[in-house]
Amino acid sequence: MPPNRLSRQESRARTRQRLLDAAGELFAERGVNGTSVEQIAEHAGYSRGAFYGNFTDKQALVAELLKHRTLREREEVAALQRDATDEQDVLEPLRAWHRDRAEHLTGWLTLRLELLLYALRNPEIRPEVAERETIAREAIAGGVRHELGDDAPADADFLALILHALEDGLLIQRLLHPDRISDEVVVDAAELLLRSWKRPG
Amino acid sequence: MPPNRLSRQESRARTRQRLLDAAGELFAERGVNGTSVEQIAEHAGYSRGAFYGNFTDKQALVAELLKHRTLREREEVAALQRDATDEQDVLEPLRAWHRDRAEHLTGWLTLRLELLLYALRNPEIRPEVAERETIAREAIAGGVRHELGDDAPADADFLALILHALEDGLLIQRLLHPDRISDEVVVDAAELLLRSWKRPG
DNA sequence: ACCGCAAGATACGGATCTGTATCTGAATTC
DNA sequence: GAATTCAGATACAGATCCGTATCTTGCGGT
Repeated sequence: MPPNRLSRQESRARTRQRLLDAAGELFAERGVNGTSVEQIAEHAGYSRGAFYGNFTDKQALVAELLKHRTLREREEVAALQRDATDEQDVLEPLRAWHRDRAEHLTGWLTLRLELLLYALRNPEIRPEVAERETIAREAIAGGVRHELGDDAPADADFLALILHALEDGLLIQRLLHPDRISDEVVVDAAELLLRSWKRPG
Repeated sequence: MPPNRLSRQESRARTRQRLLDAAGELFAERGVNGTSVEQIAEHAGYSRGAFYGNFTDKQALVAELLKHRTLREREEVAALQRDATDEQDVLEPLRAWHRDRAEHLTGWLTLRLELLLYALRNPEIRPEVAERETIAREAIAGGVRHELGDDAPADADFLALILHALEDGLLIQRLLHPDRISDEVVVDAAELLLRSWKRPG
């Protein structure tokens, strides 16, 4: 079997992935409901037949897309956790992560909100997203415990919830006021909060 | 002119308002793009003709809806500001506000996010939403200055940004984990932050 | 009381979307 | 290398949606 020629399985997997990627981009731009199956297929370089050969439905594709993103986020969280324990500054990996994300922030956050709304409206998908959030929150809680020890002003889980929730909120505000709010708001805010929690209040 | 009978202007204004209300509910449930003009008209108790007699477009209705919500939010912010200066506990009005909102929180936040996404994608509308956020943030900044005085760990505007952003983020998390997160998270978190900022860190 | 006019309903043409059913070419099997 | 099978393209029918154009009904002026 020649390695430059694609096998049938490989070809199928490749178009599946291309369809998923194309869908993600279009969802960020025009929303899930604002994107037709035809547009997804065309933007991926295929026809609608290819789509229905790989997914039963647009709903099915969204579920698959959500699952993929959950996996990737899980990996990213693990990587951040790993890096954070190595460095002396816990926030430096987070800062790097936001630097990388800054360029495509609009598309990224838009897609995130779009999928969030989709999950809130579809009970069978909501647990998937909720679990993803839990993972991130628990990782943050670990970091908080590591940083603050016992002299924290409240339960570490609660503090982690605050830090985690802050990210979404701040990024939303950043998209609304791109000029007034810096790329590093999230990390700056986290740093401030951790600092003000360190000394017993 | 009999007062129980509606004048022509009144009738028109009433259907306009009913269309706006119906649209708001449906947008929260199925999203802006997921709602057809026909569904809006029907849910308001009219036909599509009534819709196109009052709005040129669905886009026009969304803009109008956004404007209405901006006005109402401006009033609510003003009321909160007024109440907060009267009471001894600054956070009590906010707590009351969240208690009232708790019942319809899902619909309210869903519609908020939906309109936010819509605004992010339509440059001509985005400033409207951005301004609304600015108003709320400035009000919070005033409260922060009043509470903390000069011994704040950072610029009052920055602290206000954090508090403001936190609200969205926490409400999102609350919708994802309705059982784990209390109705009063937002106020509890705000209270914690203010307390930890009060003593110089 | 009557007439003009506006609010809202109904009717229609055109476009778009969805899902399936059928077709074609390339990959796999024998 | 011929037969089979499968990935993907094309064709088609049904549904939905949009926007306009044309009624119908009841208010407002005289």
